[in-house]
Amino acid sequence: MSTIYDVAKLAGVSPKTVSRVVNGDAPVGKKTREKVEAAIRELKYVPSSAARMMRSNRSGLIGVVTGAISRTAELSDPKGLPDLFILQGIQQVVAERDLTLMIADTAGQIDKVPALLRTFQEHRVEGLIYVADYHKRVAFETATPACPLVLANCYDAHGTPAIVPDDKACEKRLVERLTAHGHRRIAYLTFDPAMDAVPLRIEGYREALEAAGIAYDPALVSTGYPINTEFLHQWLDEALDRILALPEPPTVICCGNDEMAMQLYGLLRTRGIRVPEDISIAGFDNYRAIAETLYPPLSTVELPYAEMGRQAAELLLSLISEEASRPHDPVRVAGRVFWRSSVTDLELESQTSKGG
Amino acid sequence: MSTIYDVAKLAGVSPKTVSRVVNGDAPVGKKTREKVEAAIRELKYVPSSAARMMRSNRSGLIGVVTGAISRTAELSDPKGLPDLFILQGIQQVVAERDLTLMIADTAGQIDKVPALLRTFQEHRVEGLIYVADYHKRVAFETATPACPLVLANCYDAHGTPAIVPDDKACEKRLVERLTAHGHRRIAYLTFDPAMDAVPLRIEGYREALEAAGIAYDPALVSTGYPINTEFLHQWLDEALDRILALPEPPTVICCGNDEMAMQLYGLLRTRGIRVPEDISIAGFDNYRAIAETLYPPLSTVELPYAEMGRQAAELLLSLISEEASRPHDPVRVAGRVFWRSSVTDLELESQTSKGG
DNA sequence: CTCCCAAAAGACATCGATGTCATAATTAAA
DNA sequence: TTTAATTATGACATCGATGTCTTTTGGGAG
Repeated sequence: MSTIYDVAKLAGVSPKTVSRVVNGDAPVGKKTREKVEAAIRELKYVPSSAARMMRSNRSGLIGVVTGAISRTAELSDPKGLPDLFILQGIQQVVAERDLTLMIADTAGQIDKVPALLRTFQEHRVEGLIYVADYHKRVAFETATPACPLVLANCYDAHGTPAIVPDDKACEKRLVERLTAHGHRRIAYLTFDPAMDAVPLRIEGYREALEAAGIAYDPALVSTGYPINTEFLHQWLDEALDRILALPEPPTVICCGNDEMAMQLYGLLRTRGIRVPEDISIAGFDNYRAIAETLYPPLSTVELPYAEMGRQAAELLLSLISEEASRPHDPVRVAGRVFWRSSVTDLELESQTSKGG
Repeated sequence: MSTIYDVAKLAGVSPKTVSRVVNGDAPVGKKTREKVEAAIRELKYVPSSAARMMRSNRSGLIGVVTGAISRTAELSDPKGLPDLFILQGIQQVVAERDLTLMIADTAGQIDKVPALLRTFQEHRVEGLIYVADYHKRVAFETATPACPLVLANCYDAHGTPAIVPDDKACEKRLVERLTAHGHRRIAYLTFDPAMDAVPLRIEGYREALEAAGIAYDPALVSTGYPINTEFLHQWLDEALDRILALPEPPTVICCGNDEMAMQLYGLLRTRGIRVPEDISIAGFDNYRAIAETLYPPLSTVELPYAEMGRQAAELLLSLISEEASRPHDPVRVAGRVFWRSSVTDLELESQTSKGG
């Protein structure tokens, strides 16, 4: 690999002049510049970032710690890949700013994190992002790292700057759309409330009901859908029995995610209940492989993971340049509703029946 | 960030001694070592890889160019993510050897590659891997890079070391299993032969037939399945008509991939044809979200992407250390057959009918 | 108590790029 | 043509770690 000295010698100038040509930070005579540029081409000179960094103390590196890459291997079901989308958003911003991403994969083992962080420190990354695979709380043993840190899709107890999905607002937006279309008996079947997202979404569900002047009916809400087990089908079956047997059964069922909605479609079909004529269904996640493929296509709401990645990167960069101060609370990012034909418009229906 | 000089001063020794403690490359007296280690902890000293690299000329970095991360965003169908699996294999090997991965995403634009390669060169990566999203031929304008390069899931015309999936062997293994189970009329519906993988797999199909003493019948083979378009269903429908109308119809249909097999299941169901009682089905890819979920579960064969990633990384490392010489031909990696119940055992069946 | 030898520690130069300051070349003004 | 004001270039030191060589220290033998 040739150095700035080799170029200088070949061009018959001083190394400093070559540096000036490369960085364009000071005027260089036209003839000199051309000689230098020719020498650079000739020797295929590429400056060493290591040497540059020694003086400038700027590495141009952003470190990301994630399990996204190794985790894909375990995937046997058509789920979304939140962390990958987040990674993609980060990648976009970082590329725009001419920074370089160093990605360290935890290979699923949290205990590998300290070693990865050390490697990042050795390379003097200017900032760090930790990306979690689902919305959760995390706690790192490690003392405060030497550079700004942003958490994405998670948060901690120490107020580390964090970007999290706005589960509450998303579910609220979705349910608002349901009430706007005349639904007033809205069931909600979802996961174990131990997952951070679940109580938040229920809160959003309640707020939307309240905004529409609808009383919250606990009989319409079931939590505890067992993810990834054989009992999933049975649980759903029983929950369905329960809510359909209510004196005032729901006109629409909201599901914890799109996959659950897909299961529900199958269950309803075997019971001869039509979607959306007999009952409407809404999902969560806008996992397009499901939402667009189901018949009828599923109304759902998305968590804007790529956007979260972008915001995490933007926040990190502003922390690095000290443009912004640390936000005390996690930044919540909401996504939009995707309205498809799995939900009936009851307003329209009642008008039609009045008219007809 | 504290330096080796800060540590030396605090410990009251020379920087060189600190270096010896850190690297353990020369004996240091016990008391001195303890003083130094205390100072390192006190100052949270982490050596600078940039400075280290200046002298040693070893960066400990491996660069990967891929579109895997940005491409996930476009995914709307439940397909596999070959490049991500490859990335994961690479990651494994690289982590084992205490090297650091730098991942550059092309964001889908090939023209970004030169800039990414330059960044890698600036960081003096010791080796490069280019990961393609499907088996294809590639051509880079760029002159030979300054460090060893390995292609994964692709190859070029210049004999650059490459790791590719062994499409031929995979299909051959699958069809061998079919013939072993008594199938002799084996249809094959697949994609456009312009895709590199298609003719290779057909070749494997033919070799397996030949090995079983079965004549190749072109009427049983249809290529040109239109991927990702609205005509996909129609194409499959017509192809099915054609092969089922043959004087001697097939007992099993091999599909270009598992997704296509899934479509075929649906089509057969609407025609009242049972799988595997009336006809057997085999897939390709072992995309578990499909193969394990379909009823009956799908017999298929996998392309060992993670293994390819590992082999690519191993090959690269041996090229770097000059242990191995460049292979002149792409290294082909075959995967195993996953035998599930979508294929009937005709041998068993004929025995049973004889017995009964 | 000396002397010698091995072990331990240090001095110094070096890797490549660049900031600082000094000097040479060029142009404009007198 | 000379001088002042630019503009263009170069000399040198520096960033942090470490390879090479030198010096110091300590311990055992004589």
